[in-house]
Amino acid sequence: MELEQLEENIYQIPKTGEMNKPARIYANDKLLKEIKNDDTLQQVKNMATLPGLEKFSIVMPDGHQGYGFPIGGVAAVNKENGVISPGGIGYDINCGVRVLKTDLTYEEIKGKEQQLANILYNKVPCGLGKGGYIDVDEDELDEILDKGMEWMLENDHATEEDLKHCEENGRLKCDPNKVPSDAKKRGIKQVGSLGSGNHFLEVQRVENVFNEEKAEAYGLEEEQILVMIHSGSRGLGHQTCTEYLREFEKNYPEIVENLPEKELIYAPLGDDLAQDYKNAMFAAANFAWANRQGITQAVRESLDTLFGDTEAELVYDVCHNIAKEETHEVDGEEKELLVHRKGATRAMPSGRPEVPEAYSEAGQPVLLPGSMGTSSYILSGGQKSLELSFGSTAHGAGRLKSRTQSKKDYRAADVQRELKRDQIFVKAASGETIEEEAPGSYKDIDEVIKVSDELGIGEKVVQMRPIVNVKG
DNA sequence: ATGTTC
Repeated sequence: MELEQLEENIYQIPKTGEMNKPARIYANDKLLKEIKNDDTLQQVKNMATLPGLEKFSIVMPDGHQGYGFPIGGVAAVNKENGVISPGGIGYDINCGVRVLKTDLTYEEIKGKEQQLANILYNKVPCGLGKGGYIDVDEDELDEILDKGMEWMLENDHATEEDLKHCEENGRLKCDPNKVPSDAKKRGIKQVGSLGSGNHFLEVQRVENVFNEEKAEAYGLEEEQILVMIHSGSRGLGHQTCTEYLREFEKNYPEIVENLPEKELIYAPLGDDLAQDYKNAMFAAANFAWANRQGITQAVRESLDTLFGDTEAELVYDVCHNIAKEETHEVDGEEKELLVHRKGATRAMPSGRPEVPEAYSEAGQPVLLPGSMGTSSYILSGGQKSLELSFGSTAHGAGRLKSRTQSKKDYRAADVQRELKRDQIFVKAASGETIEEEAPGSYKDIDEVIKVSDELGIGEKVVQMRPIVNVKG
């Protein structure tokens, strides 16, 4: 495949054939080599054929092959002749990350790691089919789909400060009636549940501060204990995606036929089906925010139980699987766009309306988890992200090996023992998950962060080190 | 990612 280097960390596949625009890869040599190991480049090239695409299709430094779009894919389309593609959002609608800052220091939890792992594991429903922390009936679920975090606030599961520190204040305007009934059936018992796979709950310690000013704005300092939550819309989002994919395929046979790959299926934004999916997707996003809020409440209860009266305030909550309506400058003109981010995190710099008031100077916190054996980072949205990536950066380390390969290469007990040697305590519902998520299955997060920072799309603020990791 | 191959 033809690939030209434009400048450091920026590669481009020129526009040829069916492509509407060029395709871009943001990576350094090491990550690019890994990206070349699967179909990611072909997929980012396929993305460039989307109708209404603006500027270029993009894959982030943590990119790897996915369903239709690669994970790490960003595609912005205009409202006039653009499309919406479920493969550009992902099965786990509003899969995302939130970080809580506590008033605890590492000194205070040292020696109690195992206890902490146990209590979190017992309090937060982990794995598949374990129920939710918050019980809701059908009417309440409909309200959650409509109001997201606002419902949590009204029902004493959230504070006003929580809402202020959440992307979109935890609510996107939508029509919850567009969520399939089978999706609701799955979601009703999953409000406040972690799930499985790469989802986790991690107690971390702030190890390095790179930008004192921004760290202070985010309320972070060295040795402070943070809690990172990575989860999404569970079975509800999955079912929603599945059913709309089926509808899209049924309704657009002529589109399917002309696609470079069937999984790239989309609907023209002007069509009712596109709007129905958008409404359902936004409702699932609201559900995911309520879900992460439910987990937050379980974490707060766990910390209070073990350490007495503690504070655990939301720093930020940001999704990395969603399409958003945003205004961006293209060729000197402000345009209304739909920005697909699939395994890519919004990273808005100061001055943008999306940035919460508390962070208007520092820019939006960007939360990037590493693997369970490596660092995670908090970045700030960089000015260059508007020019290079429609206000986006990577979403984490990114997989290096498939789940199947990982299960062949690792034994759960060995992984767990090695991590414990590094003072990282892992508690999981299933050994298979530990194997799938072994640190060796992931790319080097430090390299991903380096590319983001050097490009100026997301800039380093703090680095965290894992202490306790709880997963499905 | 997922009541993990409705």
